[in-house]
Amino acid sequence: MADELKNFYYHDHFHEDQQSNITTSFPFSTADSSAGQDPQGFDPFYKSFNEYLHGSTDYNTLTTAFGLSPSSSEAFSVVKEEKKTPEGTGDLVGGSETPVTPNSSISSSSTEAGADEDSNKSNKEKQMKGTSDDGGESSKKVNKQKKKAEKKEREPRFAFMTKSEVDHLEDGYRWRKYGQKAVKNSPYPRSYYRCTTQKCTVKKRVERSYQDPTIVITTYEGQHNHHVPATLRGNVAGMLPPAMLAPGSMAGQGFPQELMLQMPHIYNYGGTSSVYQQSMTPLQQLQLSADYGLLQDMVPSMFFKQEP
DNA sequence: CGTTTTTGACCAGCGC
DNA sequence: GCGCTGGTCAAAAACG
Repeated sequence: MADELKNFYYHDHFHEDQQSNITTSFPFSTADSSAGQDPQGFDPFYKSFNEYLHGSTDYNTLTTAFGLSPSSSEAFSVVKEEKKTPEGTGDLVGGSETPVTPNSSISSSSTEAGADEDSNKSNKEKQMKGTSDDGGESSKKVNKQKKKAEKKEREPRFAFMTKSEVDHLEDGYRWRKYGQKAVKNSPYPRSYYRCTTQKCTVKKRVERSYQDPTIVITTYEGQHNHHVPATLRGNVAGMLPPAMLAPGSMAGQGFPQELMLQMPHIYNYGGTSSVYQQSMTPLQQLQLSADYGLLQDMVPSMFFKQEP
């Protein structure tokens, strides 16, 4: 059923506005957990994104690639969230009144780069649930102490908003959903995903903005320590520039190559996604390719059919 | 049959 | 201290 739904969404979406409205945003610091700490002060992610945002290479490239004018306010609204939002990312859009322009692609994003030792949430690792049987309590305590001792380093977080009809955007990695929660003040649930690759602890949360249901807020936590699985349906990895696939690169830092992948007309056509293919004529594809000329340079391979 | 999703329950942190 | 909320677990169901 999920697939049907997905297809429906894709289909519907592309018939209605021809994918022109998928937009992704860039990070701003949310300080979800750092409570009052100045993200600029120590946040490596913030820093790097600052570079992006201030017109250094990659950001410009990407921005241009998305067909967005760097100076266009509606294309990339970079928002710095300094307040802690009680509702978490759910407030990214609503509570903070992120400038969402109704009928245009808007996006903002955020990084909460791991405030080193915030007193928050811990780096999980299932210390809860002392397992039914044996000394649940003792293990709990132990875990607690461990928690403190281990200076719960928080994984860097990275949130961005995407205008998309699809909830779970394909990013080349394989994710397993491990939870879903209702978001307060929002009719839309939040889904929790974990990278299925062993020893990769990256997680992501996906939720829809309750103010603008067309906006999907994706929050990554952690960094992939592996490459994009090459065997993924359609071999998405094969369509990405190598620079984005390597751990430690943009992708490795949690930087959304998803961001790129969210532009289905850029990455997902040409044999990777029959759905998209269906809804776009080759001419359209070419036009879009032309529109995102810079990406051509980055991803020449996207012109080749990568079908097995 | 292996993998993923669903979903209710549980736990920890935070605010009052 | 209590209640609320976000995040996670894990059993069962669904799926391929």
